[in-house]
Amino acid sequence: MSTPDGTVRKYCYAYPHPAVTADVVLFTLRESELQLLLIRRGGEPFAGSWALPGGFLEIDEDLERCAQRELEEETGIAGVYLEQLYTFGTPGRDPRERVISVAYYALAPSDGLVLRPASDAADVRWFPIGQLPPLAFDHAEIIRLAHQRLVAKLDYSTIAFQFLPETFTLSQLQAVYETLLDAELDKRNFRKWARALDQIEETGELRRRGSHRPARVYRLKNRERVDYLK
Amino acid sequence: MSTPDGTVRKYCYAYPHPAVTADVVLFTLRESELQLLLIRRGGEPFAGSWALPGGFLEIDEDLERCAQRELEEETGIAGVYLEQLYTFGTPGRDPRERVISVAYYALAPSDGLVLRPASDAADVRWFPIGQLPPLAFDHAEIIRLAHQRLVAKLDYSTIAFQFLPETFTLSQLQAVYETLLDAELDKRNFRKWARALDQIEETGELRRRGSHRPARVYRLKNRERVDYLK
DNA sequence: TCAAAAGTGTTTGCTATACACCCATGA
DNA sequence: TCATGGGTGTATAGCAAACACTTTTGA
Repeated sequence: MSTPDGTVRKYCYAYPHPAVTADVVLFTLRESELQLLLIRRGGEPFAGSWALPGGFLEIDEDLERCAQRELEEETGIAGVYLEQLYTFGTPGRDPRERVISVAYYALAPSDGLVLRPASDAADVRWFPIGQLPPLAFDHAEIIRLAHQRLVAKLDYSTIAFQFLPETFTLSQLQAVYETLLDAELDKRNFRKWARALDQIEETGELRRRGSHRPARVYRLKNRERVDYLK
Repeated sequence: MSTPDGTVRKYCYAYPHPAVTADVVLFTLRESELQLLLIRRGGEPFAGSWALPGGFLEIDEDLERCAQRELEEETGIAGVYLEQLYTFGTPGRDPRERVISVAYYALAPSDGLVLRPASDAADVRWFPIGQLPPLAFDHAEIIRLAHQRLVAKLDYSTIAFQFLPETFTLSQLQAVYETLLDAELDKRNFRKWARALDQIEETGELRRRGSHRPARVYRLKNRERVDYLK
């Protein structure tokens, strides 16, 4: 059984099956802005458009594993915090065939990320969330929902810590919240709040950066976890 | 192209495709308990086991529409509040083939629900959440997550109102929260809080039930919506 | 007249906010 | 010595929790 383009269609079912993909909205903070990673599509459909990293689920692969793999294959980034967002399946969202897309969102500290564009992605770039290019498929909607979820989770979880490296200062932490909330926060109140969370501990070190008093260095008590706040 | 059981496999793809289903956790409050709807499976696998209502996505059907359709076909219940929960896709969760299940949860007022078991569901029944039978597939896990989500949303949304009929008294509303939170609430504080939400309005009617002072009747300002609270 | 649920305010404690100055360093 | 960001406490307002009695009805 084959098709006009010569592809062999050897996986057959009694009922039609949709394709399943995993797509990833990877956020980071760069240049005091919330940014996210897009790839420029090499092939049709939407060739030349920007899109979320993602791709088809392999038949024996876990969904989250697929999201991680596609992210790594297309951008070279691995080991970031990843959470399922929502599943998009409106008929017609992909012109080729029925595609169910399980969307994930991911958070990463900006430093130490090295982009390595893969062969099937013509280009990989960070975009500020306020200056996104036109996007393929329904990816603009996926990004909207991911951003909304991220902001909502700031209130009641430790998700924001995922933007920070292993050790950080309270000023860095405050800058993360200020960027994400797009608001200025009072330094004393912020520090009181941050310490009351019982989520961070001092490393004992001091960090010297520039000609001013050195900053105390903190670390998250349990990295690898996102906790709920009271 | 056919199989040992004689099924014709006429839908063919160049790469293997998983099947996609929608499953529904339908909650209601009955007899002062949180209960959910299960069907007894007629066919293999897990024949005779209890399971969530749900079934395979049709190729041109929206995901949420599929959840509604399967719920109605298997239980006769339609028009309830429905929200996507999570997508489950661990390989091996269905012994027949790879199945990606998009889980939904639904909430309904108990009164006015009439169960109409369909032909392919041997039986349909409500179960208290604390007394569930052994379940097919990974449905126990789906239910755990749905319950967790429901309780979490009580805090910051008007989701609990979906358990109430169109008009209700404040005592009924309080009973809903007390059941879901499994805690007693102070009557005066609860009423102060409920009115401050700015989500309900008096109908002007009084409801007489039994030999005591009649209760004022309220209605949700915008039914069909679940709002976020401040 | 009694039982049963509906209805109603005030006090208290806690959490969130507003606000300004000194400290330690490198250049 | 000066510019820079790091670091600290107190007073006030707003929200949440505790708490007990009166009202209206049907039987």
